[in-house]
Amino acid sequence: MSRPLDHLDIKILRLLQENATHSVADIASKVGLSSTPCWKRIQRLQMDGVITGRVALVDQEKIGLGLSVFVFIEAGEQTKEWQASFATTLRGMPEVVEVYRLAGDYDYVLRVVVADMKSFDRFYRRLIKTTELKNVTSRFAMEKIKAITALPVVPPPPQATP
Amino acid sequence: MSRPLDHLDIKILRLLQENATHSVADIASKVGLSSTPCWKRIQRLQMDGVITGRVALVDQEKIGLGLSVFVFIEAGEQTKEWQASFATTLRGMPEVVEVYRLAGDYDYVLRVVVADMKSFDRFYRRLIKTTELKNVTSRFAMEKIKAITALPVVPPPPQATP
DNA sequence: GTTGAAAGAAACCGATC
DNA sequence: GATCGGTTTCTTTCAAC
Repeated sequence: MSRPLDHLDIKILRLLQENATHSVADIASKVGLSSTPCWKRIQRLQMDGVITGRVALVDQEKIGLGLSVFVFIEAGEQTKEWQASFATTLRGMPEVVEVYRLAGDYDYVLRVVVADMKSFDRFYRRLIKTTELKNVTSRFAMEKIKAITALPVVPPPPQATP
Repeated sequence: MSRPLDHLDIKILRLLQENATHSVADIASKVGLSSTPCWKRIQRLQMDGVITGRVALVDQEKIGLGLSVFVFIEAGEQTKEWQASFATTLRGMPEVVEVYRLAGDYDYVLRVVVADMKSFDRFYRRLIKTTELKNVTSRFAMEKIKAITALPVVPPPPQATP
């Protein structure tokens, strides 16, 4: 990270995380800057990898993917190789949209997005066939209460100056 | 939904979900269409609410949010009112980026994004102070293996025509 | 940081085949 | 659906302050 974010960067990130269709001039006026420096800041945020991309979001229901399932998994083995191979497998499965390795009694959580129970069953069979797993528990989402892509950008805590 | 998605819509959605910075002309040539009809399809997908927005994605680590925590919750009460009030509370908390109501032994999963353990503790105290909860279990993410916003757009299964 | 300007690219939208 | 054309808006860059 080349430079810590200042207040203006934070404002820019908040706006772009909510809506990336605004023009640079729009954003500039909202953060209280003129277009040129605002454009340069956005460029820099992209070059620095703070902004990783711009994407369109799609309504899950509207494309027929009515079911979200959280799958909790205990690893088959506790080795680096097993972990790497499992990660590769999951990255190749498009219905798996989130995977975190956890501390605690489960090793992994997945969020899986499918059309219905039948599709999930097909996914599930494919998953357990591909990899040796010790335990798999699936919990079905009844309702999506909240799902945002905007992260809470906050100023970094003041550094102690020794 | 006014019209089912055809193969071209699906291709467009796949491209825009990966990268929304492509020009219409780009997308058009990739899906094998000319600009105008491609532009009209994108407009329609937006009007129909299939595309819900375009956002910038931000690197969680780069803005100092090093910790993701999954919080599992058993509801304090099983009433509509409790559910609604709990949902409102969570929607007002920016560090809570995902909330699903689940079937099974836990009623809710949250994904919470914070800078560190200290910040999480502050969040946790705020959460349990605000709402009466029967049980709260926090599981910490050690590693983000995968997190994509692109949903697996698939053609709808052929309808039975009776 | 600011303003202003200017080239090129895109979005937008109608008309026509 | 394709192609054309034209208006408008935005991006991007470069000056000068």
